[in-house]
Amino acid sequence: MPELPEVETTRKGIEPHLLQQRIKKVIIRQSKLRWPIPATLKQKLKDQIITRISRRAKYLLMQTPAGTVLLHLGMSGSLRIIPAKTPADKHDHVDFVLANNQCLRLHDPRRFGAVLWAGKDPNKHPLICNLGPEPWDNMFNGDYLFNLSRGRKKAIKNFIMDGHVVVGIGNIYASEALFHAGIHPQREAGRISRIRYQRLAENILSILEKAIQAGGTSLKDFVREDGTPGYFKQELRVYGREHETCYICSSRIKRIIIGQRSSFYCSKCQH
DNA sequence: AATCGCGCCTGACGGC
DNA sequence: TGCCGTCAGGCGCGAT
Repeated sequence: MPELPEVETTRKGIEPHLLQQRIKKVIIRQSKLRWPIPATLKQKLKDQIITRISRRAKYLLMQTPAGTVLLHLGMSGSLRIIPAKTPADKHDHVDFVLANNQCLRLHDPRRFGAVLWAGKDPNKHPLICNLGPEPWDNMFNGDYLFNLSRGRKKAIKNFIMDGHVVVGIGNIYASEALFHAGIHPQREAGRISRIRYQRLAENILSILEKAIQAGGTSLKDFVREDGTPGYFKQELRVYGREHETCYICSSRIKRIIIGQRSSFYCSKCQH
């Protein structure tokens, strides 16, 4: 599910419930996620105070004096804040039970998510240390994309979904940003002009910002920390709209497979 | 170095 | 009704 806007929506939602709270215990019902949940996690977190909830790429970082928990929501994960006594549903894999008897609960049907221990400097963790810039980083702009893409032959859609290039853009927002920028998703990354990359960088920022403002996109699994969906689905211009009409030119939206993923575009508006 | 395809999982849906 | 194939928002990994 979750791309950057959904992860950031989750971060903002859970943060006020967690800051300065003490973790009473951790309940692990299913440890087989993308990687096994470390057996030492329970003892490391017991009685720790949560000091910060931040985000790097699509990872949520829950910081305590003893170290940091890395949370990833994979394709179908969500985090809820609920009373600790709430009975667990199917796929409710982990509870972080707080001393105030509230609970941070991870629900993830497909189990592509992760709960890992990152120590005191999560930026040194192997899953984090080689990532590209955040979209809001000063270095991320059209010139950055243009320079990095020279000589690259892969499709622009795969290029902007590559976490070593820029983090946070998944399958939905890649299609959407390319539509707004007027770029065909299959165009070679190395054959796009500087001016078009400037427009693309601007559109990536604005689409992510608007999606965060709307509380993310809920297609199937995503819910916010209070269980409510995000409202960006109604703003989608091409994603999931195969055979429907383009909002700009009224021609039919097309779907093609790029890198084994569905990609949506308007063949008249995007080149 | 860059690129491609696989596979981890469950669940929903359409066709027969 | 049941079975089977396909598809779904991520992403690291091994092969080329």
